[in-house]
Amino acid sequence: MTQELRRFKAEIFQALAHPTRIAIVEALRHGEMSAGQLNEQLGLEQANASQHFAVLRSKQVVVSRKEGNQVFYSLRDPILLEVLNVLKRYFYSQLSHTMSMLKEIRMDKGTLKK
Amino acid sequence: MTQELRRFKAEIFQALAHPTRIAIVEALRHGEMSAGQLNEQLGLEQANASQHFAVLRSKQVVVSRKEGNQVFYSLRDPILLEVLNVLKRYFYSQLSHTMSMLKEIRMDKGTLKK
DNA sequence: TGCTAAGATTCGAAAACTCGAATATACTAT
DNA sequence: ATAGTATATTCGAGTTTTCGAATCTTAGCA
Repeated sequence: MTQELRRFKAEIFQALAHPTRIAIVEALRHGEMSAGQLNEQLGLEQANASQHFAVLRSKQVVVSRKEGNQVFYSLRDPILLEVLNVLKRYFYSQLSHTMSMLKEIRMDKGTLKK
Repeated sequence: MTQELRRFKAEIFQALAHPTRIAIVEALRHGEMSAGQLNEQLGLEQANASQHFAVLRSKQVVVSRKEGNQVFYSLRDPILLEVLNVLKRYFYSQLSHTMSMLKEIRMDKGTLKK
């Protein structure tokens, strides 16, 4: 089961392992949107976007609902937004880490120049 | 920048998008371990494991430290464990969702058979 | 019945990933 | 120096992803 759980997690990560798909998930943060709206807002090619939707659907990250001519997507479980938020924190902590490293390097250079 | 952030997130997800690498990260939950310990505990081939270590290193998920003959790995930032924990919750919520769906289906079949 | 708009699917090529086998590197001990 | 142990890297084959182009499919409308 723990093996199974890891496979499951890996699949979710896989589903999110593309900037475009992350953009889609983030765009759905506040509720459902139609495929067309997403394409326009994110500046995506129709076919390409549809392929990314398919990936997200197949991994159950989003669900779709048909209304007349169009298809509306929404997050299946908003808990995934938490994942993205944690990563944002991670990003900034990495960033500040990197920046303080850069600062140190600059300071070293400074002392050397003296 | 938001574009950059998405690329960054995608890279992290990519790094975690493999059951073996998830296993490695989880094994490092309680602190550093040598490559050999990891290989043994997780039952990995030496070369394959080393390749996965390289991926995790390149995406800055783990850091390594050399001590004599061996190399010790540890998580660069334990915040990533939170990501995995959130996903575990997600997994179980999906699971119970699926199971209640199955139950419904069984109930339908039951009524039909009657 | 045709026409159009919204999406999905299929196809082929290029790129990226994954694995085991072989080889290389770095230490340690003899 | 030589041998052995721990780990990394390279290589080649097989698989998967990604993309744009072209082609469906479906719903709404004249």
